[in-house]
Amino acid sequence: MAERAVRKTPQRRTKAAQRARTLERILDAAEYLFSRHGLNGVALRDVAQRVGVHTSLMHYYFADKQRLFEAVFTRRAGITSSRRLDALDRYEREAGASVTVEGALRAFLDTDLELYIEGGKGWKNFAAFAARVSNSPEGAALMDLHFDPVVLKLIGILKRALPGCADADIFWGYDFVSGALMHVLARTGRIDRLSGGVCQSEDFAAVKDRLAGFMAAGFIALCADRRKAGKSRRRPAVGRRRARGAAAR
Amino acid sequence: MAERAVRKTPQRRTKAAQRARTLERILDAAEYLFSRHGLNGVALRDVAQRVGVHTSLMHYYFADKQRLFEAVFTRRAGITSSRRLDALDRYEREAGASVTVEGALRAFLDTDLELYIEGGKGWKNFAAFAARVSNSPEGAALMDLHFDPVVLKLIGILKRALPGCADADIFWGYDFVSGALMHVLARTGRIDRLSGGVCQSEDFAAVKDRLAGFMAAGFIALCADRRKAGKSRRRPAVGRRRARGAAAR
DNA sequence: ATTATCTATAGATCTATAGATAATGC
DNA sequence: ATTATCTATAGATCTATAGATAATGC
Repeated sequence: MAERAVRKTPQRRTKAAQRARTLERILDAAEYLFSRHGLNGVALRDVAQRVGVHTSLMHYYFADKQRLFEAVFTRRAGITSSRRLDALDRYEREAGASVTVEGALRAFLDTDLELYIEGGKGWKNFAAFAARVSNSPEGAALMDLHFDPVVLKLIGILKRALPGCADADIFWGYDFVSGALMHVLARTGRIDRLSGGVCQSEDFAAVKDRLAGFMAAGFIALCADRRKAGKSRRRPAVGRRRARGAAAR
Repeated sequence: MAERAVRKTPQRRTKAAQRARTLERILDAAEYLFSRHGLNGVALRDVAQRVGVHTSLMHYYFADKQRLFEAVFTRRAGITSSRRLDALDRYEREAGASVTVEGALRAFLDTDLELYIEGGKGWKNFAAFAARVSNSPEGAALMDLHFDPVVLKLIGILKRALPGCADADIFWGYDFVSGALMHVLARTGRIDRLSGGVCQSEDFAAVKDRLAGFMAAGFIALCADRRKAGKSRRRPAVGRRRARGAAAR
């Protein structure tokens, strides 16, 4: 019935190109499926079917399922990590001594959100994938491996913007920021239903308008409150540090 | 070798009691395992082994794995939900016309955190379980079903505490709060490593000291910022609402 | 007489490997 | 001559059900 010209893989290029193309398609399919069903909710056959190849090809390109999962994470994690490192560097250079909490958070958060806004479907899938990883214990090692450098850079700037603030407050503040960001990236649709359509999970631009400012105010209040409350709190005196020394540069 | 007195199930009580006891043990085991590996990372056999009974007993008590998963969620979700509803009610009654953002958030967040601090292992496992559910699309329906009433109650009070604040800002603010809380509840250990031991995932008391105040400042800044920035933002004029009307009460 | 638990097993699914086939590479 | 893809299949695992056994319930 079909004419002779019909081929399974139209226009095959060089082997290197073919390999690269198939790898990308496998990673895209895996990213999509893992983001929705998690590591164990996806069979290699599901990924293969989505790409339109045989399951055994998954093993040709990746040692096993765990490696495929990690490859999905690694592919984009490095990109967003270095983009944000660059943004933080640039901000530090521009702001000099007058760095602010909001400025640092904008470099960290908005740079990331822009990527998901402008990067197309693949990046949106990665966002949901990463969100899932971030709230699961198995994912912790992946987060550490790829994001520690950016996060520590951010925290360094936050410390300069909040002289005299206890380290614990800054780290906990970061944990709140990270949790909020990751939850937004998950796009579960819950906020859409809760708000009766006033907010939309997919609307990262709306998040970008609000997240950094919101969190910056949180940090500032936290450090102020804690300094005020200082001695009367439940934390034993041992835990309190002389904030003075750390204030300078 | 063993004396005759050794029994598999020591001191069997009434059937109703035995049933209740086994049900609890199954739910505990499932809660623990699901919180760490997710729905698809756990086999019914794993749960049965942990309890020390045969796999087929899982099907005797629960129709299938999905139902077991839901039962784990349902068992405690109702309790924390109504505890927080009560706390919000009480706060509303006490504060009257002078409700504050921080007051409302303390009733909502601290009441929850206290439960995990004082409730023992089971509640801590549930916390991690819920955190996992909250960042996954499959979990959205469970979150909606059990938590919509408390959340809408909280949002009602926040609106009164922030007269003139756009609904979208309040809902997004809630999304940030929820994300931060859930991330904390996941206790992945990442903050421990990032901070070099200064913070500990397990230390919910430290979170309780900080979270509500942090988030309250975020809300207040968000609403103030957005009113200021109002017309120049990317959101088309249609989206802006006359805030006045909603202020009164 | 009812119900909690166990034994046995069917059927489905899933990962992974060995080896065949059909392209590209020089 | 190498490599991308497919066929075939082993072995493991997993869910779910039917039916047996051993307790409690009156």
